[in-house]
This record gives sequence, C-alpha cells and structure tokens, in this order.
Amino acid sequence: MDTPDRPPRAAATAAVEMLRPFAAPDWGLIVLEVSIQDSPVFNFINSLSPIPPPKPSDSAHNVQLFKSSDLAPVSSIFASPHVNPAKESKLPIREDSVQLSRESHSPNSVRTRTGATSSIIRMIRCKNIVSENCSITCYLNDSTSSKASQPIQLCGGSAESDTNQNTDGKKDPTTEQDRTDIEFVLLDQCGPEKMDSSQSGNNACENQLSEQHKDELGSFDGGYMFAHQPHSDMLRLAPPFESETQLVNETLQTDNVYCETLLTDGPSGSYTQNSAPDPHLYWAGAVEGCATDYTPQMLPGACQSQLVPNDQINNKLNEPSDYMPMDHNVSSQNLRGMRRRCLFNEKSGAANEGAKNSSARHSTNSTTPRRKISSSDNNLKTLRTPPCALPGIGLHLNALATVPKDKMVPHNDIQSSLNQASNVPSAVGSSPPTDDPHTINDDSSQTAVVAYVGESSQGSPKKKRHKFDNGDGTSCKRCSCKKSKCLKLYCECFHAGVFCSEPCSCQGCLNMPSNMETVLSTREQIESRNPLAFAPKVIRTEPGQELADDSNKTPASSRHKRGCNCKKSSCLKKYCECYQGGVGCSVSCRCEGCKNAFGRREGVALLGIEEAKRGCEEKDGGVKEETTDNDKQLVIYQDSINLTPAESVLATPSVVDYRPLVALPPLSSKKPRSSTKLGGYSSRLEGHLKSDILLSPFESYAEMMLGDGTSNVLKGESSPQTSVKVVSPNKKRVSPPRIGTGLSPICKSGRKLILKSIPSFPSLGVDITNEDPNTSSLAP
DNA sequence: GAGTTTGAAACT
DNA sequence: CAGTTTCAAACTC
Repeated sequence: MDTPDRPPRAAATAAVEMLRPFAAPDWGLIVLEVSIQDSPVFNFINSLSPIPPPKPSDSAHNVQLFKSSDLAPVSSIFASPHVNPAKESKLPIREDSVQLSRESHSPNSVRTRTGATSSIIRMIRCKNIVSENCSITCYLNDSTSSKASQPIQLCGGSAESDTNQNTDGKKDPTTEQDRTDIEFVLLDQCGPEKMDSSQSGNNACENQLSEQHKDELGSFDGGYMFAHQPHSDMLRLAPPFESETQLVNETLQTDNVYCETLLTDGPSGSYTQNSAPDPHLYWAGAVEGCATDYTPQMLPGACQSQLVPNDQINNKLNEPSDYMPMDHNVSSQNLRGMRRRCLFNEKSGAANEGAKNSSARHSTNSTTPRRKISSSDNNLKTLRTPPCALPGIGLHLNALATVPKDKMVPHNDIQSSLNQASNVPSAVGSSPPTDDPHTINDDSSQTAVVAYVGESSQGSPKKKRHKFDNGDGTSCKRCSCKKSKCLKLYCECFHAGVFCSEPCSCQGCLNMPSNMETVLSTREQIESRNPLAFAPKVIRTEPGQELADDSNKTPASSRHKRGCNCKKSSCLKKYCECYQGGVGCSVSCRCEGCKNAFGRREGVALLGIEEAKRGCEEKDGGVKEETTDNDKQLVIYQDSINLTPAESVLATPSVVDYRPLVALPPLSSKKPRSSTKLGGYSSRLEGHLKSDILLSPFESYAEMMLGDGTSNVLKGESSPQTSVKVVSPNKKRVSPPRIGTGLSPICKSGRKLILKSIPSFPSLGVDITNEDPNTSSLAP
C-alpha cells in the first residue's frame, strides 16, 4: 500500500474487507483507504453498523470482470507527470461556488435524483483539474436511519439513492431493509466479458482521452469540483449522473463497460462537459451542468463495486508525489474526474463503437505499458489528442444550451447525434483549422452542435463541412510554429486559446496542457501588452444566422478588430485579416490599394478627405465595383444609423460599418461564414460566454488568467457584438435578442449565451442581453 | 513538398 | 511611437 503514513482505520478496514471479495487477491484497496480516511464520510463509516458482505453474485461477477490479467495498466491514470504539485494544493477552493440544481443541469434529463439534499450540487472551482479526474463513490445506505443514502462517490460509479432504487423497483431484496451498503465504486476495470464491441468503442475513446489528458491533469486549472452540500447527506464528489439504470445491479455490466475505460485511460479527467473534453481548450474545466445534460439512460450505469487492481492503483499512487497528491481531496477529485470522464467516454464511446481505430487503440493502450509523457515535444505530440478524439463536448453542451427547444431532441437522440459527431472527425473533432481562425465563433460551435442535433432530428448534414473546425473556435488550428513555441500570437492555436494537438505540426510546442502555467503566464503577458491581443480579429455579430446556412448568408456584421495594414495583397488575399475574416475593410484599416471584396475601405463615404483621395487612387482598378459596393454600403450604413448610440459604437469600432452585405464575395466559400462567431474579443471572452452559459471551466480559466478585474473588462457588460447590428442576407435587419423574450428556455439560453458571450469592448456599454434567469443562475 | 510572399507580431 | 526584425500563414510552383 502506498499510504504507509496513514494507518488504516477501522472503518476503512471494514470497507476494504467489504470490497475484498470483489477484488482479485492481489489487488490493493489502497484507493479506498486513501480516499476515505480523512473524509467526513469516514466518520459515517465508523458509525455504521457492520457492513454486510457483498452479494455473492455481484462479487462473482465482479471478480470475473476484473481479472487482473484483463485489466489494462492503470498506472497511467495517475501518472501524469504534468500535474503541477503547486496547483494541487489549491484544490478544493470553494470560491464562487455555483449551485446548480440538477434540474438546471439536465432539463431534459428524464431522471433526476430525488434526494432533496442531493438536488443541489455545488460546483467548486478548483485550480487543479487533477481533482476532477477521479471520483469514487461510496454509498452509505442505512435504511434504519432516517437519512437517505449517504453516498460517497469515490469513483464515478452510480450514485444511487434509496429512492432511486425504489423507483426502479430493482432493489436488491437483501439490501432493501437494514441496508447498510457501502458501495465503493472504484475505478472500474472491465472484465473480458464486458469487452464487447461497444466497449471497444469506449475504450478507444477513452484511450484517446487518456492520451490527450495525460498531460492535462496537472495543467488544468479552473476545474470545478462538486463540494458536498453542507446539509446534505450525500457527499458528492462526483457530478450527479444518477440514472435509474445505474442504480440497477443489472446495469452493472453495462456500467462496467462504461467505467472500464477509466482506469485504462488514465487520469485525464473527463472533461466531460463542454470544453473539458476538448483537449484543445485551455479552459478545461468540466462543467457539471453539462454533464447532467446527458440523459441518465444514456449514461452508463454506475460502476458498482468495481475495484481497481492493486497494481494499477499502486502505480497511480506511486506516482511521484508531485503528480499524485495523496491528499484526500486530491485523490477524490481525481477519482471524480475519472468518473466524469467515464461519463464522457460513455457517451462518446458508445457512439464510437464503430469508430476506426478504436479497437486498435484500446488494445494498445490496455496492453502496453503506459506511456510516460516525456518532456520532449515529440512525445507530447504523440500524446496529444487528435481533435477528433473529443469532439468538442463543450461545444455540444453549449450548443444544447443554445438550441431552441423545438430543435431539441431527446437526450438519447442528442447523445446519439453527438456520438455520431464524435465518430465523424470531420464533423467536429478533428478538423482542420477553422476556416476563420481569426474570428471567434461561438456560433460556429453552436452550429456544430446544432447541426448534430439537427442532424438527428432534422437530418441536416451541414456540419460536416468544416472538418477541423468545430466552429467554436476551439478546435485545433493546426499550427506549424517552429520558433515561437506556440506561445506567441503567431501561433493560431495560442491565439485562439486552444492547446496544440496532433494536427499541429509545430515544433518545440509549449502550448500544451502540461505547460498550462507557462501558457497562462504568457497569455497574461501578451494581454498586458495588448488587452485585445486575444480578441478575435473579426468581430461577428450574428451567430444564429449563420447556423442555418452559409451559402446565402451575407457576412454578419462584423468588423475587423483593428484594421488591416495590407500593402501588396490589396486585401484580396488571406494575408488580409479583414478579407480572411470575411469582412470589409473599415476606416480603421491602413491598407493600401484596398480591394477587399467584402467592402473596401475607401468605399466609405464618411471617410476623411485623405481616405477619399486614397480611394480615388484605388478606384483605378474598379470604379464599377466600388459603386456597387457603395450602394450596398449605403444600405448598411443606414441600418447602422438606426442603431442606438451604444449599438453604433459597438457595431463599428472604427466608426460606421460600411461593409457591403450583399457583395460579399465568395464568402460563402470562406470559412468564416459557416460559423458565426460572436466575436468575443478574445478567447477569454469566449470562455466567459461559455462559462456563463454552461458554467464551463472557461469562466474559471478566464478568471484565472485575467483575474476578475481583468476579465471584467472583457466580460463587460455589453458586448459590441451584441449590439452590433446584424444584417440578414436579405438585408433585413436582425433585431438583437431582447431580454425576456418568449423564447423557450433553451432558446433563451442560447440567445443569452450568445449575448453574454459576446465580449464587450472594454469601454462599451452594458450587456443588453443578459437576462436569462437560467444563464444568470448558472453564471458564477 | 519546398520555396516565396506577405503582413502581423514582436522587438528595439 | 516608429522602425526593424521575426514569425508563420498564405501562396506559388
């Protein structure tokens, strides 16, 4: 055992004994001891009456499942060398904890935990993601006591409450009365039986995840962990994914499958929720709320009484103290994260069953000793998760939030669709760099999600177009940096706020989860120099529009953040950021010979004389076009006039937006189009947005990086984008979303999300749209 | 795929 | 702040 310094206590011992039947002879129960000893639950255990031995059937079952031979090396789980010890100490910081009702998390979820106490989940922002990686569930059900089940989740197992069991009517007769169960859900290792095809899919997914996140454990900050409700019977370290199915023993098999990958995959926590799953995001926190979105049914049952082979555990525990904090909190957090991860895997994994390489991957991972993450870039890169591995779950979640209710499909459907998406690299995950790297496209993310959802429900294939663009701007940009180490704005990934991943061809990359601190510090540095450095180069306003379809869309009103400085490209090539972003040049541009198809700078009637002069010069090339453009611009201009002062300001940082809406050239073909990026100013902003809606780690990340004060600027109250007028393709003005609209909750949230997400210019007005109660509630 | 062009980012 | 250098994407072949 690795916890020599902590002599096992009686309770712990009892628990261990209870679990022993499930474990292979050589397995250690260290996990239990480690996790429980100092936890409040420990006291419960002590006070509890003797624990009845596990059911024979279960034990037998488990034993079979968990043959040590079948177990994949789990050492990797805790092995992350990248864990930052310093961060670990920070763990359970309950700052700004957010309480989320379960309902809020999963409005659609069929099942919600009935336990009154359990209904509220407190999300704690913690600096160390490691904590989230694993969850251990320990249920202390004492029927005799008035208390409902007192589950302690040590591992992402099923957290069943008595009520749930009753509901299912699948209670184990033996346990119904006088039930004093301690269900320790430890890292589950699936036995051979469980290794069915579906499982393989999961495994594959898990493997991917593990690889991706091995690095990340230590690096991610801003994760959230659930704290246990002060008055709650339940100490919930893991997100509440209770599903009826989980409760049932029958589900164990499936559950086992579900959890199985956890061990194999390793520590990387399931960044189940939105961004978390996406290795590329800096803000990797998992959002509990998101997790809840998954329907219980969909979720694999909890892994009950699943033990992790000792060696595996030992391996994890044996990890250098730096990486493997023995702290109870830490361990529990880790476990929790794992659980979440399982959840995630479960989802994606199920979908991924047929995924290519899944089997191969799984086998490889399980059979081969865990790869240590080496400092070398190459190794790191190999470990990087392909973007496709975790197709932007966050996005999905986000999308879900934003998707109008009418478009919402049952969780099953959604999940399947999501899974589908995950399966299709092109769809979300592994995609080539976003079409528009410079625009932050929250919408796109939404789009992606929506598309999936829609796909299932509506059959719209649209999303698959942008292979590597998940649309939210969070996908890997596939940079190829050589000297910047991906820590400068030169690096698109860095600029976009995402970690480099496999698709990248960068050298000496430091933009990885393992270097989170470096990345953050660098970002801060850059931001200190230029607050808008990470702002999207192009600010786009209307997210929703573009979701529909690219082809007819005129570019949403958007504007280049700073204006280009093109000289030779005439703003007709992607060298021009304006052009690249699918927006016309504005007054703020200093380009020479602007011929931007999206709108020339000189076209602006309002331009100063100098501009006019320059325009004359430029006209040589195409007076004709200009005229056309001007007309168009005029139209737009009028629209902008209608804007409120604030809106106007927001709409055109540079003054007035003259962009010709109609003329947009080949925009449709251009990337930006498909996804409407709300244009947060920066990735941070984006993060805020997401965080607001989903409670994603983004928030924490943003806070982390910027500090509340700093972030506030961007958070800002109003986002120009929001105020920015969106012109529909038809030139119809799109009215900005209003607070209190009659939209369905989801719709609202989506809208709100967008609005909120819209980062405001530092000095710009107030956020018009943040009204959604739900959103607000979610927002920390 | 290698080399060139380009303009932003970084540096001084 | 302006000029220069560095950098990586975009582009060309």
